[in-house]
Amino acid sequence: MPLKRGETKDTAMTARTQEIISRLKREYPEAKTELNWSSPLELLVATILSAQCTDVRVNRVTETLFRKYRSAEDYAQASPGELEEDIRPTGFYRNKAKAIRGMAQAILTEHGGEVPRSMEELVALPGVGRKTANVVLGNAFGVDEGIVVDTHVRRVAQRLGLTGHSDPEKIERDLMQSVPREEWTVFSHLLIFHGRRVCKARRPLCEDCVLNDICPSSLV
DNA sequence: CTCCCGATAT
DNA sequence: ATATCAGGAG
Repeated sequence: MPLKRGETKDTAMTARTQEIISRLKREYPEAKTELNWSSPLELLVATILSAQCTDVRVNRVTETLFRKYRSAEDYAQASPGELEEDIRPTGFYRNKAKAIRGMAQAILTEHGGEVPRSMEELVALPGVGRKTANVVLGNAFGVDEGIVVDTHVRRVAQRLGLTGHSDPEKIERDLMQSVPREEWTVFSHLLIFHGRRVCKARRPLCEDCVLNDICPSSLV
């Protein structure tokens, strides 16, 4: 996409990103989180469980988990071994169980049992980084505080040339500069949907990609 | 940087 | 057999 007269490189970048967003919205009008949840606490737990694990398997585990654990107090008081068994199929189950218990205890002692609504408070919770905090802020609280950079967003953003970095925080800063703030949350969902269905890690389906004519990595 | 870790797709 | 999956902590 050539620069127009008087157009800065920065606004050109935004225009290209807008074209990407426009096409992906047409392709995935239903794009949203595929984790099942019905409260901020449930989304927080599901997102912690989703590390290196498919959403389908997380949902399989939480279907029963959320019936058994209904409050931060339930997780905080859970026996460590029992909670580990309850989440085992999601992998990393010892780390995740410890994170969930520690997170729940911190929510009880420091936030009155309610999931906090700020980035600073969320990332201070055990097992919660920027990615998980952005998921909760964007989806449970409707706040566009940042952009979720997971394995799909990283891969798709790199292939599209939207960032030259591999560090998630640097990628997030690049994306926040070119994506309008009110689109931050939906942008993450669009890249994640596209990453799962077309721009896959192993064998990307470039011939079926609606962005292949504006993608520097296209194989078509 | 390494470690954590089970389940599924290729 | 091996890569990959809504990462985070040490």
